[in-house]
Amino acid sequence: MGNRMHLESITKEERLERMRHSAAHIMAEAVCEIFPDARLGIGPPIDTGFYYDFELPRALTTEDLPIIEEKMRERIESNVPFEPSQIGKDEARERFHDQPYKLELIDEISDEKVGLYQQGEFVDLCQGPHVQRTGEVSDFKLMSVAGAYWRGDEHNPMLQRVYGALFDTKEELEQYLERLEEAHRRDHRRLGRELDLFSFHEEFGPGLVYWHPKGGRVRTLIEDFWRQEHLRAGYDIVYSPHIGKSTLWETSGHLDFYSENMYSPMDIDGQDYYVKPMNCPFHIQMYKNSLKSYRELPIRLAELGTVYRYERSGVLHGLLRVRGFTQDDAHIFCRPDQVKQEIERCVEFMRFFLGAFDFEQFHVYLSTRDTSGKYAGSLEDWGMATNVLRDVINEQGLPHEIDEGGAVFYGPKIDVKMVDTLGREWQCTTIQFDFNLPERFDVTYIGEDGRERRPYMVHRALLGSMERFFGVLLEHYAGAFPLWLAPVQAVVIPIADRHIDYAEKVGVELRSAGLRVEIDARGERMQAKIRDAQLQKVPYMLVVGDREAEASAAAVRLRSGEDLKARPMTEIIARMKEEGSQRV
RNA sequence: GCCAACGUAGCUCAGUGGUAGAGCAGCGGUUUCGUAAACCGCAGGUCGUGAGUUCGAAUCUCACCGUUGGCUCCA
Repeated sequence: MGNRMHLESITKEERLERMRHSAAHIMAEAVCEIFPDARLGIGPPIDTGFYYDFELPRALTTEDLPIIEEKMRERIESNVPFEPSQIGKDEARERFHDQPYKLELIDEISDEKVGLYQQGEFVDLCQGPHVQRTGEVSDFKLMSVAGAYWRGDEHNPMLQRVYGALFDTKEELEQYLERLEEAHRRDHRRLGRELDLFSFHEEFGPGLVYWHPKGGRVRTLIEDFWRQEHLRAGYDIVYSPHIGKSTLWETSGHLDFYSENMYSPMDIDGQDYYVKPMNCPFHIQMYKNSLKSYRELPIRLAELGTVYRYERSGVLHGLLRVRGFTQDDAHIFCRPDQVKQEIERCVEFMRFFLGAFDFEQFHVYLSTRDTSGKYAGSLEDWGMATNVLRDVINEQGLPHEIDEGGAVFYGPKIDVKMVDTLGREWQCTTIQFDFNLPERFDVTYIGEDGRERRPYMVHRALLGSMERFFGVLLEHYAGAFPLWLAPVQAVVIPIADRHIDYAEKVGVELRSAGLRVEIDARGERMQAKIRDAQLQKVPYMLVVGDREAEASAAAVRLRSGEDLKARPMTEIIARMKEEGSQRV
């Protein structure tokens, strides 16, 4: 195809993509040399390098990687050309007769001819493009082996995927490897332990979070902020039970379509009760508790609702994927003429929160109806809701991707995913229409004409869950929370034991100004106390010795390492109060 | 759930068939110090759990539990 275009006309990105793709082919060749019976899956470029999927007679281990790497380097060294060709599908089937996965791919190609690329003795089914010669492939590193289902479907056989990292230059590759190490340092699981924020106790239940005093303090600050802003935004804050009788979950449909995520029932007086995986059915009962007039809408019921969901053991991941979590949930019931404005308010509210926590990197997805599956509600409703969602994110200028057919069966939705240190995306915000539950629970309001109407119901979580949000936030700040969120805002450090009395006086002053303070009265040297406070990422270190006690002052050292020298206590308190009142 | 690796003291890790180790943290003592680790000592582990092989298992085998990285799924 376009593989013969002049080198100069290729952008840097295209060139890098070709190198990555070519490296995948070279890896396939190397693996085939070690395992002549290897069956090949696919081997595309990805944004940090490349991978290739294989079916092999034995499992690869990390010890195999250097051997494969060595063979790849030999091939790069030999600098043979990548030669494209086109052959008919029948001929291709003949050539790949012992490669079932390639045959499957050939069957799906609509053209009469299929593309091949050959380097040395190795031929792969491929559209290209590639670099011209193997020698053009820059330095790389094989990273890991992992299982991956053929075509991403768990009903298919699992292949072995080898991941490689590849960048333009050796320097960029090294930078990437350093970034990985940095990511490891700011991994929320590590920070959670080092900063004593939370823990897990696997022997007593995996995926269940224990929030320690300091983590609890930060969470409380986030929740207080959340409540205050929700009240201000016209939400009502509610609390619902943690369990409900099976009849509730039968009516809601959860026992039919969500049971694999629900825990086994408990027997109470001979009745089955389930721990809630969602808050919606409860909020609906609150709505339905009295007849609603069109004048009362919109009704916005918000709850920091703790839910429990069964997650398969292999997917648990620190705070980012747990089995018990607290959603910052809300259900909005509104009239048709209010839908647009309510969605606008949700999206604006979401942006307000993400802004307050200084998030700039997030990805917005609009999920539309799966045209092949079943769906609740009418096509008109789906069309209207999808348009509203699309219009709002367009009007607000939010870059987004469309996830065609990605919606759940009960309604279209907007999802916002945050990125962790390793670049993995985690869904936090979700704003979704629900055409199912209002129907099932027969949710209504009385319209102007005195007749019963069905309200629109929007389910939304802005932070997502406290656990996941906290995990992402922790990595985002690398543990160094801004002053308003810091669990300990200042540590007072007496230089010698004779300064402890004054240090406590300083502590009292700061506490009565509403600041969160600790006094480090251990029998350690000042240097050691500074180091420990620094490692705990405490924003303010207040060193007090003879001079400070004399002057009602403290020597201020900031987390940045900046030394502000001795300052009067009044000035320090004013400064900290001012800084703490600002978010971001 | 699936594939692979891993599981030794609170943490980070050494120990690959023959008497369980180090650093940090903890505790006790000495030191009272001016901006990122004072010094000395003590204590701490049925080596994830359970079977098996062996004269003998942290070490080899199997099963289970859990963690990590992926796959799939989701806040």
